[in-house]
Amino acid sequence: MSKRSKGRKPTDSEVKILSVIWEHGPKTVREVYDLMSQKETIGYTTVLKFMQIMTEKGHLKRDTSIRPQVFSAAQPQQQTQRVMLRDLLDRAFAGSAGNLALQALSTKRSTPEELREIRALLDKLEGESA
Amino acid sequence: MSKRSKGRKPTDSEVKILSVIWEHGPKTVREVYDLMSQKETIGYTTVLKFMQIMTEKGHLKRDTSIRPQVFSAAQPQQQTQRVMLRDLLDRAFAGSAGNLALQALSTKRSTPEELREIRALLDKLEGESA
DNA sequence: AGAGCTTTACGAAATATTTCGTGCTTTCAC
DNA sequence: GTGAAAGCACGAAATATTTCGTAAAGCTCT
Repeated sequence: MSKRSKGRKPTDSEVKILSVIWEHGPKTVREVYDLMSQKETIGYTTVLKFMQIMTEKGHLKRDTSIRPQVFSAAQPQQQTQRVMLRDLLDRAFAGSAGNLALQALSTKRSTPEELREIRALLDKLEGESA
Repeated sequence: MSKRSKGRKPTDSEVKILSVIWEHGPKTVREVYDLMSQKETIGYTTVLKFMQIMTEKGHLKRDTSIRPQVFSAAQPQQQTQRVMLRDLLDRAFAGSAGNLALQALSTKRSTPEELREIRALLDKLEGESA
């Protein structure tokens, strides 16, 4: 490891595992494996290894006091999403969050609820700059 | 290559090169190298190699008829951004574009111009669903 | 034409990521 | 307590990405 991997954005495979835990809450390796197997072919020890590596890297933390160890996200979901978003923003959108948001919204349908939230945020942002 | 790399999202390093070309237009290896050197330490042949690989993968195209060959983006900037955005959306935001947009906007400051565009888009989107 | 600089191709080392096998340890049911 | 099943650690192969050295090819100037 040239650069300390702490705080670094998770790899693609790591995000897949984080997603499972974000959606379903803290889980054992077996449980994560079962959930992932439904969507793709993957070995049990592969999932295990990832979760071990992710624990080393600080993406997950685990409770070793109970027997099938339970893993949970070491960082809040939003924080990790923010890291990834910032990375994409800087690398591919020249830092223009507005442009990124615009493309995200036009690509995929959002719920009225989300649209309302965004509108509220826009009001707040414009209020500040005024 | 297990899966055909065509249409696949570019790697981190590849995006750095694409960004230069998106910002400055078609460029020779030397020009891309000069621009990148200002921001980071990287070898000339490293840049060259990337651009060759990217040409194979279909991310770049080049004009071999002129002497210092000129490389340009093989796909429209927006299309590539869309691929990357979609990837992040599916992997880390459970497909919720609204949530992603929300976080993008709250993380980083946007220009009034962009905010206006987003508002206009929201109007259009809400108009459709009504 | 050819010396010298630039450009290009190619191969391969260095590094990072993904994947899984093997075997030790723990737990559970008897 | 003991044996089977599950959990866990470890190492390492397979693959992908990043990096650059070396040398061949092309261009320019004289």
